[in-house]
Amino acid sequence: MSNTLSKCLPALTECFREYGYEGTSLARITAATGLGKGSLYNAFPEGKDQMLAVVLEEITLWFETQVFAPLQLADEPVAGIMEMFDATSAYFKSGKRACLMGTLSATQCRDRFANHIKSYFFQWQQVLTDTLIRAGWENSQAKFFAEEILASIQGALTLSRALDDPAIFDRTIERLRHRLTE
Amino acid sequence: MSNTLSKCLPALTECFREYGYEGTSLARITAATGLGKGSLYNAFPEGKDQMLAVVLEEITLWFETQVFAPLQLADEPVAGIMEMFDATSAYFKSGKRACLMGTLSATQCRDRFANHIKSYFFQWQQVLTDTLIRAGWENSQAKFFAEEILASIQGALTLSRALDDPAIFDRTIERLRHRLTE
DNA sequence: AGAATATTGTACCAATCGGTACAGAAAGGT
DNA sequence: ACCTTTCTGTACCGATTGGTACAATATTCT
Repeated sequence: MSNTLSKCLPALTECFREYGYEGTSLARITAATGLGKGSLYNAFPEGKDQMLAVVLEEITLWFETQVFAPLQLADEPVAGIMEMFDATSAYFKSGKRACLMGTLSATQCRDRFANHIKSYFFQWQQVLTDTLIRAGWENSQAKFFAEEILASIQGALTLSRALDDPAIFDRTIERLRHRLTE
Repeated sequence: MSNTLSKCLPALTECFREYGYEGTSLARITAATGLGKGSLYNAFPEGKDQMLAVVLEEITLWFETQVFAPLQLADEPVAGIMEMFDATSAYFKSGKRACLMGTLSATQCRDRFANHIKSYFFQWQQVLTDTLIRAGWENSQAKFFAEEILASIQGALTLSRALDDPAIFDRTIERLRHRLTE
């Protein structure tokens, strides 16, 4: 991956996260990244679509290495899930940062990136289910609790931003932690 | 309210719900509603902003009359909440339909409609909290469980659409129902 | 150094954006 | 019937959209 491309990825990611796909114009991208159109279309010959696609792949990669893998490799499954909550809470900045995958799911352009979105959530649920089973949960119970955890996180992000209250996100994570240990 | 305006509101609502604010162009609105620009700007002199504002007010009004009021007036609080789940599940078509308030919360244009969004979720949590208290829940427990219910619904909507699986939404509602009666 | 390659800024493009102007059609009141 | 008001279709506006062309500049390789 070229240096230019990897350097502009964070700014690009925050652009899409903050403004959505349609709301992120090339003008806004050039302003946020400091790169002209020449550079952008050199790095992303297929344009805006490719930019978002690369961003989504980068996000998935980050979660794979920073969240999913540690979860899977954890010696102590419950402690591993706790670390997952830590990483998740840090990543989403206690609900102040939206989830791009979740944001895209709502609108029409979801279809164009359905594979990225599905893969992200599917992997997360899968590895979380496995870890819950390792922690002693019955198979289908584990699957549904994993589903519940993911939905709670997504909903807490939405509600926190809607009511402009990060405490909602923090309380939700705390409740999930508590249910894991009771 | 004029006849023209009220007749085009459902189509307008689905437009914003499906494509988001930025993704909903006037061309798309004219196609969806069958109204020309002349008619549209006669009904909404302030343009797209006003269209979404009216749509949001209409949604809030619907929930006030169809969900919040019945909840508040229910003789049997638990039964009232069950009916809330029925209405919610029907409204969101088992997760196939996105929540416009939630969708808007994610992106930047949230700021412009923050009052509508906050009012919607705040009212919902408020009336749900009151009903839970009537059902015998301790005050702060009720508030947090109401918060948890709203977040779960929002998250289930997101996850259902992301994974293209309405069963996720249905299971989430079922779990919430169960927690109410145990 | 000098040639080949990769990168970048700028000018430009057609298409579409949200919005306006306005003439004519409907509708309503008298 | 008439006049007034409301409504609507169409042509048009400047601004912005995503994207391209290309010359000029860095960078890399020999």
